[in-house]
Amino acid sequence: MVQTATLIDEVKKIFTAFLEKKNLRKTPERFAILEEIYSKQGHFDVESLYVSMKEKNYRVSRATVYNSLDLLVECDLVTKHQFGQNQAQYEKAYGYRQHDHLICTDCNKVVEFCDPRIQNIQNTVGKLLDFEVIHHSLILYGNCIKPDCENKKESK
Amino acid sequence: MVQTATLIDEVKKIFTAFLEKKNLRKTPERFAILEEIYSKQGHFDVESLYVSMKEKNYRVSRATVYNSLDLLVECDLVTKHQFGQNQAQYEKAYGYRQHDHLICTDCNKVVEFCDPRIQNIQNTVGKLLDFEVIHHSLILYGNCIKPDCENKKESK
DNA sequence: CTCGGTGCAAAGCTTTTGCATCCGC
DNA sequence: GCGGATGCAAAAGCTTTGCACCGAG
Repeated sequence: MVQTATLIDEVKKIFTAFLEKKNLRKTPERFAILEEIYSKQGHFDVESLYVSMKEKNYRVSRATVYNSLDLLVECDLVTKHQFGQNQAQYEKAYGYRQHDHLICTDCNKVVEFCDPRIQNIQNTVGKLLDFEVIHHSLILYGNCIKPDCENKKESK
Repeated sequence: MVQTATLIDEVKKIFTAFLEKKNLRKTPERFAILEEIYSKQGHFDVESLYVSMKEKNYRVSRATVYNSLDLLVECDLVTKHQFGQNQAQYEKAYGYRQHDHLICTDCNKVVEFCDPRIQNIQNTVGKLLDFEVIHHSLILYGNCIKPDCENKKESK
């Protein structure tokens, strides 16, 4: 990824347009949260996002984090997942390839994968049931079969 | 489904075997919960299961409901889903065709569908990433395109 | 200046846990 | 009778809400 700076600018522009369209205020908190998210790799939950902003001495409340995440999900800049039972997981969604998740039942590690055939399923099922399918969530659960798999060691 | 009685008997047998194998007690509560679940249609959450047992004047605690559900999930007689953010949804899993779910974003109605191609994806991805895939969860999100769709009316 | 957004803390909801009692084995 | 399982209620954990203050437009 060569143009990280450009990506963030692009994302900010999208968010700005979204806020204007919905007549919402462009508060510094909202953009700070957006920046923090796009500077991170992988999945994160509300608490870790909140903590990492606190560590940077940015004054935010959990309520604002939740509120901003909802907005970012609404304008498709962030995706929300419900992997475990509790604690939703989020990840940035823009400028990143569409993908699904494989979760190791031994250690709860999340691995990403792509398979274009899911698109076909989505189309077929939508047509069959008269639904316009907007997005999907596919999670595979399994365990690594390599005997030396690092997953065997760490256990959430 | 012609042999409902037989199905319940079969399921009880499986549960009994599971409990014996794990050296767990065959308590009346556990079997009452199993029966209640297999007498229901569609999805349910812990609270509605708890309430319907109370309504039948069966003395159970929420703790026991949670405990029993965990066991039933473990022996594959019940499936647990995390559709919304909170409140897990469950459904009976034995004697019922494997299927996935389409959720209407307008009314949160859950529709079931089958597509054998998911099996292929599971196999391919598992092989590719050296994982033995045990099960999966595919959820499509969309909205009904029929203008007279009943879903438009009711709104969760 | 307005009123939407924020921080903080309290409340809400689902799920888990502690403990005394109960009952399957 | 022993020790796992239950009922009850309290506690825990994530998320939402109420309210006074702040600051974007």
